[in-house]
This record gives sequence, structure tokens and C-alpha cells, in this order.
Amino acid sequence: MDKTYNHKSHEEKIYAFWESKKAFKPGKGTPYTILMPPPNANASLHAGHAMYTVDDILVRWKRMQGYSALWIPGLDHAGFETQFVYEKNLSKEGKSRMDYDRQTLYDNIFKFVKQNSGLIFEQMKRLGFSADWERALFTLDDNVLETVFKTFEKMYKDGYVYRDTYLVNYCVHDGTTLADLEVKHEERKDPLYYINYPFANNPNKFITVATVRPETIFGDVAVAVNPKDKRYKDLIGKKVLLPLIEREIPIITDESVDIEFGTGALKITPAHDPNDFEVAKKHSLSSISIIDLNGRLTKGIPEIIGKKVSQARLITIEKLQEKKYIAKVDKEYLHSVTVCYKCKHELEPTIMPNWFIKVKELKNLVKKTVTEDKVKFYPKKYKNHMIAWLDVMHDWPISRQIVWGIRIPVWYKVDPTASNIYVWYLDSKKKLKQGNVREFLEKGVKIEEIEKGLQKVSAISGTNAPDIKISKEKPTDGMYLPETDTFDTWFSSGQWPLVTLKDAEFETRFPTQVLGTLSDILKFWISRMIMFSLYNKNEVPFKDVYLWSMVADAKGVKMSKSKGNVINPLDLIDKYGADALRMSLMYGTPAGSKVILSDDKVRGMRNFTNKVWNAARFVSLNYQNPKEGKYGPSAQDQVFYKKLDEIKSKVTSELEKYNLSAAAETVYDNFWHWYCDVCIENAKNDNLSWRALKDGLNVFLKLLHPFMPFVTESIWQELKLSKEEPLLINSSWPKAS
RNA sequence: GGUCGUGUAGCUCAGUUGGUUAGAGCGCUUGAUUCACAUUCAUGAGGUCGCAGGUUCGACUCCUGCCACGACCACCA
Repeated sequence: MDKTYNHKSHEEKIYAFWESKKAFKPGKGTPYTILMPPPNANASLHAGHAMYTVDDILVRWKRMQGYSALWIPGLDHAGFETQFVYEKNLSKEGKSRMDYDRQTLYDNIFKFVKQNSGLIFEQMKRLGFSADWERALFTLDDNVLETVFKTFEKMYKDGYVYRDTYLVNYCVHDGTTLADLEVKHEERKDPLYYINYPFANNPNKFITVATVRPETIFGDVAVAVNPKDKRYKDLIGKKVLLPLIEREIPIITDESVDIEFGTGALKITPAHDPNDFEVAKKHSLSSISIIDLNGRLTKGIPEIIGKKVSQARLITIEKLQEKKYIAKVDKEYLHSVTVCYKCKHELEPTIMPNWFIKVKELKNLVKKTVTEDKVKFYPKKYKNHMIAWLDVMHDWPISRQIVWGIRIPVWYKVDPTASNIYVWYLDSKKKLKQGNVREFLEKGVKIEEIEKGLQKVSAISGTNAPDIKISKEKPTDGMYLPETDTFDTWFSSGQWPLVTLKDAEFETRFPTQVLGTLSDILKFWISRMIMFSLYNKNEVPFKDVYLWSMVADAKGVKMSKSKGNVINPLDLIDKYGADALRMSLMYGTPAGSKVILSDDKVRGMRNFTNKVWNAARFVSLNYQNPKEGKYGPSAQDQVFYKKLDEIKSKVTSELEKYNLSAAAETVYDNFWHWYCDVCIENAKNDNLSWRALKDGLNVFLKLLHPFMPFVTESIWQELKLSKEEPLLINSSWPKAS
């Protein structure tokens, strides 16, 4: 053996050795299954993924305990995320998604993803991950689509899926709807305009409303005041005129109006404000959409038609001022606006037909299950987080207006006499056309041409909605156009536990054991997985959930590209070895806490790696050439074995409780400061037998193996400590005698 | 504004049902070295355990209040 452990010369060799022995395939025994949270297909390894070491430790430990341990990896298509990255590349070439029909764009993104995919698995192998790579699957694989379609169909039949117009958070920039979860709030300072609305029967008198969005007055359908507000008591039911366009709207009362704010009178714009949408629904007021999906005004005064919102606002203000409608302006008004979590642009609340999942019953099922600890959370506090989230969770919009994803398997029947389907398509000359299908058909455009160049279909919902068919393939009984919306990524990845296992494995491996992931996707993902699992299989997807809060640098600051403090785990592996990295991720990182990744810490653990190597080398040298008659007194050996038993029990019980950091610390401390500093010194002084030390080494290598697989297996192979067990990875876990 | 959580050494965190001098890793001090390991060993410094009360023979631990920070939720046009 070399005097110093050089990870570079061992790690690659050992990993190839395991693979050649098919060491990651499940053996016989009680099944133990972990599903890897699928990383983005085109991602490369970052510090967050390195924490999957948690899974690897558990799998390796259970494998050694004699379980049929299986760790199934996968890749996620990550719809919105990926399309965002792709479109950024497109714009560098001066192009946009509008230059392509749906299918071509999809194919191009698919190529783009394929080019970059799989790299992350190779990087995970460098960390020593013992997943069954041959079972890896991708969220766009056929069998995944099959399951997702079936679930959708079943939910539709069971009445959990509905289509409705709804006020959604629409990002004009990215061209898609965002779920509430994807929305960020940002503080802004904007002018607050006080605008006079004259009374219809007496234009010299008026009621004043306050708004930061004067351009939306053309979509107003009412002015609301609080019923308890004495100032407006006599005005209720009266009509006022909208400035500039002089449309009549009523004054209504609603308790949600804050008497203290502004003038106490609120303009109601249901098509472009979530609160107003609710109020309008309550009072059965229709809504008037004045902004289209490109963020341009469609109604109002002629000067603003076709203009973008920001411009329209300025023009509107100017006109209002000219006609003296503005009572005053509060220039320093601080309020919060909703922005897109991805591109940070301000969102436009917009009314749009969408597919929804009715969640009330389903979420109560999840809540019951979580409350009853059918799924346990480590640390426990996340149980409360989950329940609190379920309480406020409302219907889930699952359609996304992006191409990169699983197309919602719905077909709209084209009725050539109805104006209920609106399309965007590239004609045979690659020119973008948009309008009613009926009108195109009347002009002699063939439905095939529309379908071929199709970018987007928007079918109205409600009473005049077209007939629909739920089917993967195009129905043949007439003219149909496909739904172009795709599923929210979480709709498919929420079914991850249902698609990863083979049919027969649902008998043996379901529910799976544990899911380890970053706590910020508790709501997005974990809640949905439990939901789909209960709905489809009447069973939880996993028994335990292990969470960590975030990955931070040495100073405890969250790693992010914008802060420039990102540490690439691969660099640390190059420098100090995978074992050192793994150990430093575990040491001092209890469930739920921050994961600190710093060069200093990893270096410290590299020292430990070397310590293990050297101690093993020293013990084996002495054991192979024991000095005659120098075996120490057996009483001291007995004390040694007793302590060794205690360590075995302690490490095992900590692992059982998912106290991975405590287990790591126990084995680290005892190996270094007891076994090396005390016991080896004793043996040198003939106070302990080399035989006992050799047994101890055997035990420590096994206890260390889940945490530091490479160095331990290297030693095992070099020293051939046990003839019965050729691979440390498959050896038996030490039990206290 | 609401809910939950956190506050222990310079940093990140342990501290089990209240019980002697409160611990670890990294960092820092000083020293050792022909010794398996300078990738080592030993040693030391550093904590009013957020603040103020209370319960108790005894509180980092239990209770109350306050302060600070964080997460999530809801957000007033």
C-alpha cells in the first residue's frame, strides 16, 4: 500500500469494479427502495444534487444489512425551466418561439435536451452513487406518458378535472400561465392615482377611486364601497360614468373594501385583478378583458389600442389629466406587485380558459394521511408545514402555455359554423396567422394546413365551448384540433412514484422507503406525489421524507449564481476526493438544517480519509508480522470489544432514526480519537492485541463504508481482510454481539 | 397582517424525559516530531446558552412576556 491515499488513483477504478460486479443491482432479501428525485435532464451537478448522498448512504447501509436495496434514478424534462433556457439561447440567435410551429419547436428542444442529458449521471457516479443506472427513466418516456394520460383521463371521469375561465397569473414575457406557487411578490414604489368618476345623472359631481393602474379603468364594471361606510351610504346603486369612454357602471357594496384605504371606493376590474375577480363573481358581474396575451390593450380609447400596458398607462394618464379627471397623485405609494419567478417581469392577471384539478377532496385525503403519520417527516416540523399548506391549497391550474412538456391529451371538435376556437399558426409560407378557425375555413384554408403549422389553440370554455375528446391519438369522427397546452411539470413529476416501479414491484416495493429532497419543493412536489399516489393506488408513495433546507457557503449564505458563491462539487472531488466531500456533507448536517459546503471543511475530511487509509495500512502491517508472545492481556481486549459493540449499536440506531449526521460523527470521532489515538497507541505498548485491532478495523471499515465508500473499498480490496466477502459494498453490516 | 420556526464558541450545529466543570467540526493559540499518518499528535484560548421574569433544592432544558432573525401564507385598489 502507498503511504498516502491518493483518491484520484482509486475512485474511478473502484467504481468500475463495483459496476463490473453488478453491485448496485438489488439482491435477495426484503425490498428496500428509494426513488431519486429526478434532476433536470439538461442540468449538470450542483451542490444540491450532491446531497443525494443521503440516499446513497441509506441504500448502501441497507444493502449491507441484507435488504434487496434498489435506488432508481431518473431525469425530469422540467417544462418551463428548460424552455426558458432554450428560448434564451434562441434569442441570442435573434429568433423566438414564434418563428416555429409547435412540433418543430418541440423537436428542437428535445434535441437540445438530449445533447445535454445524461451528463449528470456520470457526475453522480463520481460521487459514488450506487443507483441502478440501467433503470433510469425520463419523464417523457412512453410509459410515463401512458400513466400521466391515464391519470388525467381517470380524474376527468371522476370529476376532478374541469375546464374554466379563471383569472390566472399570466407572464406576457414567457407566454404562459403561472401557478400561484410560481409567483413572487416584489415591493414597488408607484404613483397612486386618484381618479374622479362622474355621476351619470350629474356629471359635475363624482366619486373618486384610487388606482396604480389607470389604464385598466376601461375594464371596470363597477365601483365598490364598504356597506358600513357612511360617506357613501346614499350613493349605493347610483350609476357613474367611466372617464374618457363614458360607459355606465353601478356603485355596489362589498365587505372586502377597506374603508381606510384611499377614498374607500374601489374600482372593480374583474378581468385584470384577482380581488376584483372574486368580487365580480360574488355579484354576478361580467368581466371585460382589455389586455390580450401579448400584453397589449384591446379596448379603451383609440390612442391606446394595440399599445403595451406601460405605454397605455402613460397615454391614459395624459388624457385623464387633460380632461381634469385626476384629483391627486400619491407619488410615493409603496405596494407589492406579482412578478414571474423566472424572468422577474410583472405579471398580468388575465382571464383565460384553463384546465384545473379540483383539490378539495384529494387534499383532505393527503391531510388525513399526513396527520396520521402514514408519511413521516424528518425533521418533524415539516409535517406542520405540509398541513398548513394543504389548508390553504386551492384548485390547481395544470395547463401551461408552453410547448416543452406533455401535451394535455384533449382534442377540440371543430364546428365550421361556430366561433369557439381561436388559433395561431404558420401558414405554408411560414407566415404567422391568428384568428377564428371558422373564418379561416370560410376563406378556404384547409384544416390540415392549420394543424401542420399550429402554434397555439385557444378554445373558449363555458356554454359555447367546443366538444372535446380525451385521447392520445387524434379522433377520426370529424375535424379536430389538439389542445396545445402542456401539463404543469409537477403534474407529471407528481406521478413519479407511479411510473418508476414496474407493475410487479407495486406488490413488493410500494410504498417506497424514503424520499430525500430539498425542503423548498415540499409543496410543489411532495404534496402532489402523496396526492396522486393515494388517488391511484390508495397508498402513500413513501413512508419517510428526509429534508434539508438549503445549500450554503462557508459563511452560511445560500449559494446562488447571482451571488457568485456557488461551489461546484466536482471541483471539490477533484481536489479532495468523493469520500471527503460526502463526509463533509453529512458531518454537522442534521435533517432540516443548512448544508454548509466549504473548502476548509472538505479538506478536513480529506485528512480523515487519509487517516483511515494510514491506520489500516499500519494495523495490517503489524498484524501480518506480530511480534511473538506480544499479544496483550485479554482483559483489555475484552474492554475493546465491548466498546466496539457500543459503537456498532450507536451508529445503527442513529441511522435508523435518520440521524445521518450523528451516525457520521459517531464513527468519525471513535475511529480517530479512540481507535487511532488510544487503541493503536495501546497496541504499540503491548496493552492491546493486534488481533483485536484487526477485528476493529474490519468493523470500522464497514461502519464507514456508507459514508466513505471509495477509501473503505480500496482498503478492503488491498488488504483482503475477509475471504468470505470479496466486496465491502456487499458485506454484512456489523451487529453488536 | 397571520401561521410556524429559530436564537448555544468567530462560523455551522449537537445538547436525549431539568441534575456535577455546556460539546463537536472548521477556524484560531502554543508546543512536539529519526515514531503508520506534517493530510500527524498534544495543548490552550474563546460561551452572562437572545433579554426579563416565573416554577423548582436545582433551568440551556419547563412556563410567561419581550426583542431579533428566518420560512411560509395572505396581501389594500
